[in-house]
Amino acid sequence: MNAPVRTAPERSADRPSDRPRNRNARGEGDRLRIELLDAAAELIAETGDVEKVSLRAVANRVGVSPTAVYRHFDDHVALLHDAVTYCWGEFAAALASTNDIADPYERLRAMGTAYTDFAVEQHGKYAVLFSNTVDLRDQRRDDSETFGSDTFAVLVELVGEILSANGDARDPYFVAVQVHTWIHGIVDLTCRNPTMWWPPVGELLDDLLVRLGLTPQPAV
Amino acid sequence: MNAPVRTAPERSADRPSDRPRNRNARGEGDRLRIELLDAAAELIAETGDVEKVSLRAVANRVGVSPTAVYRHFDDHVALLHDAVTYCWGEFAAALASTNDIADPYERLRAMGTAYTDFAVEQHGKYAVLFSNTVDLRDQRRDDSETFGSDTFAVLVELVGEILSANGDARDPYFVAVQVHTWIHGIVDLTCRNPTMWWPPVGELLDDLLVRLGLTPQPAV
DNA sequence: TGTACATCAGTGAACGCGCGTTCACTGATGTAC
DNA sequence: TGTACATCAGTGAACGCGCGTTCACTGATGTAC
Repeated sequence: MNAPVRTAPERSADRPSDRPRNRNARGEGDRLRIELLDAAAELIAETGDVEKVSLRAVANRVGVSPTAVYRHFDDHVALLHDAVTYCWGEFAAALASTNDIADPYERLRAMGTAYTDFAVEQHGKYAVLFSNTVDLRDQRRDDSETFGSDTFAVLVELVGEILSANGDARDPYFVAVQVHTWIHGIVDLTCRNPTMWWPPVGELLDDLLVRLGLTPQPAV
Repeated sequence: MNAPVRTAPERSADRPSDRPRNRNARGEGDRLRIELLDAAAELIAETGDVEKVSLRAVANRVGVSPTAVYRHFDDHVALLHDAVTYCWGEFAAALASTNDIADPYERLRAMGTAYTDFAVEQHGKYAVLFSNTVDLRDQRRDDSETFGSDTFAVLVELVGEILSANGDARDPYFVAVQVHTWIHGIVDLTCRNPTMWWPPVGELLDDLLVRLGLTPQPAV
């Protein structure tokens, strides 16, 4: 005879999580700051929307009371702002892993793969990078905006390199916009509509470079 | 001497709005249903995220108590589900306005403009169409999914028509995916990052069709 | 070596808010006799 | 033509929840004397 099935009670976002947590020692309180940013990034990855990440949920994920957050961040918005910047750092690092490839054609292709891999595997984090919601924007001169334009500047330069190698007179900025919009569309649509059938991302990426004339061109 | 400035009090989502509202007469209660869907679509357009549209906010926008919603929809999710379908209807209608253009090249170009116009002008509604969030999905056989594939099927057919006219052997489905992902990337990125400088959407659209070989080709 | 004290890293209770949902109700209007 | 009644289109109060934020506090740990 079975006892009636009892579903585990949903844990409220306020109850402390199971994670064991030892209070940080005297000079090491800043460790909590990193733990909070990690937890916030996790929750961003899960929800894909920074506005759905509550301060209490972040605190709970770390195993700390909501009030403890205020020791490290001014308020909820400041926490989210820093968490988004944190995600930008991860994304930029993923792209920078291709920095040591000398051949520009190979490097662009590798950057494309690094981009789509990050966007697909960590789609929540990726989605947050290019969604300027929240009043995160008007916090004084924004880190994440800097991150964004720096990353794009790298792409413009790389595209420029390839265009001159190909003797192609097109504007590198315009072509870089084409590369970025297309790649973004590919990862965004495929991730949002997984039920539809999509060609493999790698195949789309290959043809993207061909169509945009960013592969080695035969000498004329 | 000026009296101290008083900001107008924020209206709570629960207080009835100013809109005058006469109770519907005996057989005409269904009018409220349409009004609720209209209001929900408005709120979707404003927030760009269906999960941020609360039942109470919709009711308030119409000038009705939250409980009145339950006369027409099972619950909050059912309301949102129908509201998204409603938005799909508007989008499909915008695209269908190009149906009577005979020349396939012109028609594809016009569809592109209709697509980007809708996506830019009604970005909130557009954003919701391709974001399969909420448990809206697993409501029995989904209207909005049908809407989506029907719309895409039209694109595949049109692309196929152009490819054969051009004597081009590529797979129409693959090329249609390329068209859609790229256009989506263009409108999504430009709308999300309005602070960055972007080339005009029309220009991007023109070159997209050239790059994808969907313009009239010179006979070989 | 012992002890008072300041600092640090947090906790716990409480607040007012908007939320989805329920329940019992109200009051106008069409219909049956 | 008059009246009782069913139906319709809603309202209003209440519930429990998670939220951001505040306030007063606690208890361990390093430091000064």
